[in-house]
Amino acid sequence: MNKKQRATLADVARRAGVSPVTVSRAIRHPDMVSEELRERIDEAVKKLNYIPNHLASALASTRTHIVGVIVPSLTNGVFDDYLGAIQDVLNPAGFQVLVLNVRYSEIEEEKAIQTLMGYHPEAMIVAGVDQTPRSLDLLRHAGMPVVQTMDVSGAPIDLNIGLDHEAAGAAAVRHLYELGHRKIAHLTARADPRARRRHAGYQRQMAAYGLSTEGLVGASPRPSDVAMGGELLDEILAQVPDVSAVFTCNDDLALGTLFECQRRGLRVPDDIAIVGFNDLDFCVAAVPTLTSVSIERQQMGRWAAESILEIIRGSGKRPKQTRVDVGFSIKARGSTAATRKPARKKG
Amino acid sequence: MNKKQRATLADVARRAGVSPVTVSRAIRHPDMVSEELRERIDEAVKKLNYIPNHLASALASTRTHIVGVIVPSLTNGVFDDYLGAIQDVLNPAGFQVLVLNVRYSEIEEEKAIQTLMGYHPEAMIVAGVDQTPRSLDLLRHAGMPVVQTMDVSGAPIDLNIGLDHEAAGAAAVRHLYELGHRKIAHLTARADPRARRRHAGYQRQMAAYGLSTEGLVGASPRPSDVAMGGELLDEILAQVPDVSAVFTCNDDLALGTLFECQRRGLRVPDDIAIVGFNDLDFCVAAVPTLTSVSIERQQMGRWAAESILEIIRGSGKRPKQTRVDVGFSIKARGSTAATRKPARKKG
DNA sequence: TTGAAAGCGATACCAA
DNA sequence: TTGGTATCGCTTTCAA
Repeated sequence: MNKKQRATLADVARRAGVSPVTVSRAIRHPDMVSEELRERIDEAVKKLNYIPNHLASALASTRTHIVGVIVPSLTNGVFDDYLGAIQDVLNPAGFQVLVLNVRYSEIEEEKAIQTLMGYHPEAMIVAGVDQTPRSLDLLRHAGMPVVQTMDVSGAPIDLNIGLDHEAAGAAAVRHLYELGHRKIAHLTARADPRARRRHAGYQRQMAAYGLSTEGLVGASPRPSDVAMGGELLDEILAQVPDVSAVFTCNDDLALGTLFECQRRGLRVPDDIAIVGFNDLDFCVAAVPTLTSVSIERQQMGRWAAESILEIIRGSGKRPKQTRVDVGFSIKARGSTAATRKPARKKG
Repeated sequence: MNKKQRATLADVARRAGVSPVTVSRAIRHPDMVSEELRERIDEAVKKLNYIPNHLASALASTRTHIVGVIVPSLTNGVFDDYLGAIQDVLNPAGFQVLVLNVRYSEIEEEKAIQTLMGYHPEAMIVAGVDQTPRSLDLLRHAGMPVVQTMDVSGAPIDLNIGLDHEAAGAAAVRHLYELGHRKIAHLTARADPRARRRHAGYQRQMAAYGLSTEGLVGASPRPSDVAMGGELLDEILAQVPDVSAVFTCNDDLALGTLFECQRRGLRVPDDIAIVGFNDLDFCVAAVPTLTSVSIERQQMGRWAAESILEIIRGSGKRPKQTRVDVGFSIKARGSTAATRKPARKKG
């Protein structure tokens, strides 16, 4: 704990009987140093347990090899896949990914952006396109590549890859409509901007079909969990007992809905059909298997990371493509299978 | 992207017509600077969009205000709660938490420790006590507080908070045994050291009861997911059709087991009882609700963070307590309810 | 209350 | 291939 505990470059140099610069080289470009010195230096490094001070090196070289990533949550599997993809690209390229979880809070996000910028990352990846004006301002003048992911609404700051959540919400409704459902409910937890867009898509599509959504929307201000799916379904059933299908803003709520149906003895999909969002791993394991809207989390992460590398390596040159809509796909499974009459359900 | 894009302390100083030191003070100890200067400086900071360079400040002050945290996974909710607790303590205290996910890989962990140390954190929090010899060596000579969490086996490096996974595994078996179960299976995915200890506890307790585990252990080398729970149960059922209870190494497998039972028309708990591990949110929502071993994730995170603060603020003085066993508790729920005859099940 | 000078630990650039 | 020197942006003495 006392001062001067860790060995520095100078310590290594002294012990190896060479100059600090040479040690620096031996570590970063071993082939620029004669074998003899390299060996002596390696030995000194080992003996002294030398670990380069990243802060000093970053300061001197103005290359931090840091990429800042802001995620709104780590609770569900969504951002895990996404982060994994980012790291799989960036780490081998010598970059360190600095992840900050802002828990769906705009204020935390603002602070996180400032904090990250204090580390002088070489690029930033943020989720969504709904940053506060202050955040947008910071990012715009950050002087580095910025990738917004997960959503493609509006005008991007810089690079952008995502999908149209409004369209995804509408598509979920369409899927159910085409199976004969008319009383289609929507369940949504503490709604982030993307969940709100899915909700908007639901509303639009229902309206397009001339269907009322009265009493069919269950919303909670709390962050979602599985149990909430059941609670929200309860609310809907109290108002619209003959609801025939449920589209949830995420898979946790879908799972909770499924359980609540089991609890009440409602058959899925015969009495109630369910469509989730994200296509997490349990969807294919559930009984019945859960229909869900699948999104390209890994692809978004990979593309963001690869684009950043391209820009950094091309010394700032923009890639050909700066905006990608990766779309989505509905994985139709048991929870929306057309088991019987494809018309009205439940009596 | 060009050089000299971001404003520096000197830029602010120039614009405010004061010396750099004064700006530094105005930012860190506003009350040490006269109001007039403070205002001028604040204005310059705003105008120039100045964000302090954390690397430079850390280098100069030898205080990084960074705490490094290594987690083995982000896939499930376990480490989310844990990290949340750590941040809730450390962030308000002015520390930045640097999280590295090593995906249950010892090699990645070794690299992560080195990477983290390159940033000169003021403390480190690592999950588990099973680091490689090289990792242990690095941590031991890191010259900073190190907290090992999640497990209490063996001799800790420094501070330690966790639970006895072997005991937890044994307790799960005991719980089932006391409900009358004798053919108790254990399902385990790619086993991290703690899961292996739970497995060992299972074996020990089964042996203590004089019960054979032949054909009752389902293991997979792959990382766990919900579907795997079903696959592993299949394997067990093929060998021991009259298995009456299943203890899984985590809740994902428990959920998969539950689904597989539903699929096969096996009643839970009447035909097969289930005990999971971690007590994730879906346990209370499932039908039937899932019995699970609950662990104090948040408490572990909080204690780790608070102990670190205590040490740092006490300039290195060790706290009274350096080792805590937070224990565990079995949340008995529907999946192990004694619904009928508390003796043998299934025929 | 304010400022000048030295230094944190490394790298870049230019010489040798 | 090796080394000297200035410098990165900030903080820490110590003086004024």
